[in-house]
Amino acid sequence: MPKSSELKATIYDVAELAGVSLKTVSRVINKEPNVRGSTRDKVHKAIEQLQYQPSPSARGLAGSKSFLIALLYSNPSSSYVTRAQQGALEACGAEGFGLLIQPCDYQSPDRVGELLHRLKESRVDGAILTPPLSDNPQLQQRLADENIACVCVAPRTGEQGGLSVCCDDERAAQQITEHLLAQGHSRIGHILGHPDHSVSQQRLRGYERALLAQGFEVDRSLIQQGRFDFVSGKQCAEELLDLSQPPTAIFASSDDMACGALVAAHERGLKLPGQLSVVGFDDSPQAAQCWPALSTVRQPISEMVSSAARLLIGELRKQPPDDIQSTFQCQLHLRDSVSPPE
Amino acid sequence: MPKSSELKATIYDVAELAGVSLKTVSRVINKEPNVRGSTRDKVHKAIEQLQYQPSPSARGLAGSKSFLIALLYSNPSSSYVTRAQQGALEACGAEGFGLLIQPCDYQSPDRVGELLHRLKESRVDGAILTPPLSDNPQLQQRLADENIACVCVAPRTGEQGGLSVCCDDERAAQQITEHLLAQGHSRIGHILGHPDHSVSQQRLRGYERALLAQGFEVDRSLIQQGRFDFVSGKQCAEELLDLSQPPTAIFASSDDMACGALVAAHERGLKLPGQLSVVGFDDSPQAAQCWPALSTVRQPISEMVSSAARLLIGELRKQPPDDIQSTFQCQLHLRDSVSPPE
DNA sequence: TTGTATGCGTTATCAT
DNA sequence: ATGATAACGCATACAA
Repeated sequence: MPKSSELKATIYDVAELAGVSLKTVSRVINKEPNVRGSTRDKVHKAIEQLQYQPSPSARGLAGSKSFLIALLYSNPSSSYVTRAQQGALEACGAEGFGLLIQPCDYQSPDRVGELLHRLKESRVDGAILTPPLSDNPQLQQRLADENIACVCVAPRTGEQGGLSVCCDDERAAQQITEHLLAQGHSRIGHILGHPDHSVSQQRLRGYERALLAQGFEVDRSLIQQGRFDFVSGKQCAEELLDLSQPPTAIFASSDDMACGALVAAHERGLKLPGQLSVVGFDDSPQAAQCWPALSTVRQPISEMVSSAARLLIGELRKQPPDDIQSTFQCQLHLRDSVSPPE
Repeated sequence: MPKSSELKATIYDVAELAGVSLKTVSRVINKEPNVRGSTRDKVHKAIEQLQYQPSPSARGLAGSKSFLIALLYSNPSSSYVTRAQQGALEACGAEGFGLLIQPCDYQSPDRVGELLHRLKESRVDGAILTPPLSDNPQLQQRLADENIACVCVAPRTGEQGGLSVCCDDERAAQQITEHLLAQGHSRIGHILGHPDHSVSQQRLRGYERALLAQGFEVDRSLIQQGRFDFVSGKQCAEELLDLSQPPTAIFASSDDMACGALVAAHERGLKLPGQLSVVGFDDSPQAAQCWPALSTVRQPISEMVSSAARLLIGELRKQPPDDIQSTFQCQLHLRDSVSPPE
């Protein structure tokens, strides 16, 4: 029974057991070059034998790095958050970094100071910004001022300087609108996401492009301003259904809002999807659990954030990045909430 | 514009500016006794002026503590996870600790070794165990072996030695069953949670006690074994609805399963809640977003975990705990999924 | 390719 | 009540 009551092995112990100097051990730990294969093996053996694990505190102190990165988010969707965390953890685990999670309220500018205080306090080496925080240039500037590296997970705007990973929201929005069109819908309503989130505009553009490409006009009365949440989605859907010529299908910019539309339709006794088709965006858990199950779009959030974390860590290690920016593709998940209009 | 290009202030700088010794500053920072009030003030002033923040690395190295605690979970519900994180973060922020999140698979016993490796690697001082990990005595033993303090967030079993916070699931389950009874239901089905989670048994007991207290028998054919997730809930509901004498109401041990029951009923064209009343447990986001909106039970997860974290940190500071164990109350959230049977 | 000396910013030990 | 000094475990020049 290996009761770990013995004191932690240090780099000295390893050096002694391997019969080399402290510095050599340090070299193999940090994968520096200029170490003979045979000595490298000796050291590895000693590390194994002693179950040696370098002390983060000592490394941090000596190297003035913390090997910590922060994941910043301001997103009401818990499934989005956990998927992002999953990606970040995966990368951090593989790269030997620790992850600090940092929820924050993107709206209160006075709190950006508070946020920075926390980040400085924990001495993180870098930060991952997820939407809508990645839309905030001021925050990025402040981070730069504090010498905290950062990477953005953001919709593709095409004009970003720093590290970022993107997702082609516009294209996905266009595709799912085309799906509605292909089923024979021509009056398609759209419920916008929160006005402060740049993705909302991207998804609107996709919607518009799909219509235009098929020769349809964009009818502004079919477009309602939502805020990504269930309640706003329900309200907007009610507005649309109250129209003298209501749409036969609705594309909501989030699943939460799409659920709201579903409920609004149910409450009016509409047959779904026959009398109203609905599609969402996010592939949240409720998309699969509502009735009828929602057709929606899935972003590879975990992969995006994982990739972002690796980009960031590479930067921290001063490795030249392969690509300063990479783009991921969304995927349509077609379920039961769409049919041809009756 | 305070560009933080100047080097970080150290404890030396503070000592010099305050005109005291390094050790005295240390005392003030760590709230040790034996410091005159006036000198304490001087030091605080200097800290303020220099915007001094102690280095976690240096503190960790010198004191062989990391001021980090881990939040361990193995829970498929992202809303549960984020609520738990919220509570943990709140406490850690207030107490000056860092939080490392640690998802894990409770089923694979070989991975408990892997988990411990990660915890040792990050040198956490303690860990918070959430259900179902808090049901695993082996894990707790291993943590103790590694000298990692721990606190459990668990259902009330009444016979726990260590630190823990509990929630009275049984009582809440009884209450929501009583709610169904009060509406006139007598044939009430129950969908059990995952068999490995001790809460499942607690909630079953609450269900049984409510029936027994009103003079009803517990009909085993009305009890189905679920696994907390949507799919199992739907399957179990189908079994129940296939009965020659189907129940007029279903109490599912989770909202995910309750949603499954809702969908099963919708698919059969049942009128809800008229022909089938359904209640869940958790107050997950979908509870409010499905149709009809679910009546359910809300645990104060954030508060429980926050309290657990404070308990743990107190232990790490060797403060005598006020109570080694505290119990929280659940709350019923009544919505639209219950009516008298038609 | 390998080793030596020094310092990182704090806590802990022992004084005074 | 306060202070001097030695760890803590590692990285980083700089040598050899």
